[in-house]
Amino acid sequence: MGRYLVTAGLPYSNGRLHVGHIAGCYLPADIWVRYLRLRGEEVRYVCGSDDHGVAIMLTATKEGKTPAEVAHFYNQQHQLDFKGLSIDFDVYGSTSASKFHRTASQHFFLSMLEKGLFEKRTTRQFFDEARKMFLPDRFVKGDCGFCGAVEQNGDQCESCGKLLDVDSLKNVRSTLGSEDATVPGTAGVVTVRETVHWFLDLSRFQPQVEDWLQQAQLRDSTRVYVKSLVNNGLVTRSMTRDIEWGIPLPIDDPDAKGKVLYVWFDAPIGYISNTMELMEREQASEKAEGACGEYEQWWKSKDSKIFHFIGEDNTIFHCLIWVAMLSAEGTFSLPSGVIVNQFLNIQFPDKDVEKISKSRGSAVWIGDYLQEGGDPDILRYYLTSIAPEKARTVYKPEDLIQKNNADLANVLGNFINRVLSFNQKYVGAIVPDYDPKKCDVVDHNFVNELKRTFIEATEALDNISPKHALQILMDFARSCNKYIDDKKPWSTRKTDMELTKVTLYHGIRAIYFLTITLSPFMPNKTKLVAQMLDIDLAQCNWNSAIDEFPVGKKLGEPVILFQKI
RNA sequence: CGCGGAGUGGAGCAGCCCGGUAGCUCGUCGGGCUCAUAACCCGAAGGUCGUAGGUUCAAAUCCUACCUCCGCAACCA
Repeated sequence: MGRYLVTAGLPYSNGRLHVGHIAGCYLPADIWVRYLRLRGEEVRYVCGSDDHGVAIMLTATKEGKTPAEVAHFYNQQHQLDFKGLSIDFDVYGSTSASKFHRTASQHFFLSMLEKGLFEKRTTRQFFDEARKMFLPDRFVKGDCGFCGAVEQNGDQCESCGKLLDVDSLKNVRSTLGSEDATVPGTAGVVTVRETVHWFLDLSRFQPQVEDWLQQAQLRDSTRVYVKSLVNNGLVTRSMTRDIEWGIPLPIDDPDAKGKVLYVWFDAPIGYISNTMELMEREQASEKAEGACGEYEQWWKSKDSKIFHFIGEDNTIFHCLIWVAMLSAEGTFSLPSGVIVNQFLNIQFPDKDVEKISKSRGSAVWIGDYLQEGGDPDILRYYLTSIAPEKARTVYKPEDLIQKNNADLANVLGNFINRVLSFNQKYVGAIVPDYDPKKCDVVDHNFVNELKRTFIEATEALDNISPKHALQILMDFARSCNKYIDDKKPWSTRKTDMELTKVTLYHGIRAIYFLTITLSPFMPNKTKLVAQMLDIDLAQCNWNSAIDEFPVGKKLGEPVILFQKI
């Protein structure tokens, strides 16, 4: 038995969740956690909101709220969305509301400061005179100083490809608008000001990162990508920012006044502070069996494995900066794996494939899906079947309907229904007591295929590819229908009821197998099937999926599992 | 020469590492069956595996060049 701490990238609490977020990390992590639990592993699934940063501050200003209010609002919203999709975290914290997070983050900063890893440097940055704040690149526009192209973003010229900075971007203005300019007549005016920040030279950690890359469980594309970053030379990055909303620098230094930790410095520490919160709660309730008590046993023990599930945009922060931070602090374990999924694009009927974008309204929001009565398991199934594990994939609303009807209703639902209702009608509400001597080669082959499916699905999940595992299981469900067709119980029942019982028994055994193996993917639907089989899924484990199903066992009432849409 | 990914029947993908008569799902067409959510099963049509060379008895699979599409390039969560 192993101990696994699984995390999913902390959602930024500045907007609703859409299908891309879910497909990217929360769902695959949830499936993997459920799988590990079925295998009897001790697991904690940790998440929470990432509340700091400029964007939330701006939203707060715009909506006349405090940043904490904005963060809290979305934190709650997200929790409802996750719950609606049966994505069950053991803890869902908040980097701004947590009572552990500030201390934990400051500890990391201080530890690194003591080791002399930070370098205080004066830099020049764009400053919005109207709002009296420093501006990140993305909030300024101007002309390219190299080729003269106008209306370029602050980071790079789209025309000549050169990287832009405070010196090479001309005629700069703020993109933040001017409606709330605090100083009259300064709307959009951007100047360059000097400011002091604490810089971390990531190249110091190159050996640790390279070492980690060798051992960590990563997708090939992730390893190659990070490797290329390392080969190109790791850079020095500022770990502090000039805003008020965030974790204040824990040092007595006039330069530190009004500065906070860079959100990407404090966000991953949220995994730790949320674990602390979870442990405190478990100790208080004392109910959690196998509770490890202290967060150290998850974060500092060799027996514990840590896996981060993230979207592709988080790769640098988890595979470089976070690994560097953990190496620098020195007492925490490095992640055993970082599972990166790509983005999900979207395509509405008669439109082109496009990126999910809230500004253009091209998104499917989880809140809307649930409110319209969308079934969580159907979305889970669809998103897993198109999971962007190796490359970006496309979400198509009509495709979801199509897969529901073709895969879930026609293949899986129909198989379960035809077997159970037939059995109910001609055998009764029990598992038929069959004569093993009556088994023929078709039956044997069928059982072999079931076992082979189990081995392959297990392998796919061990490789953290829920998509592949689901495909293997659904292929087996197709074989199940073929098996029934080959055995023709409707015909044998007129001539030899004993043969019919053999068929029905194997059909029911296959349903049992699929119930357990599909439960990580569709926890709600499989619970229904479990009722039809009159079993308690909570008592089942992964390996028992290939066990024989007890003959003579009583069964529940068959019901329709998947309605066509 | 910044880095990387992708180009396989109408659609979406697997296969490529470890060369050996091209596979899966959906869709289309024809047939069969009838237990089941008018479902299911079988069969057929449809691809010279981006282009051009090379290595080899043999290449989607290895090598070279090129074309097209997409993403990334950290101070943007």
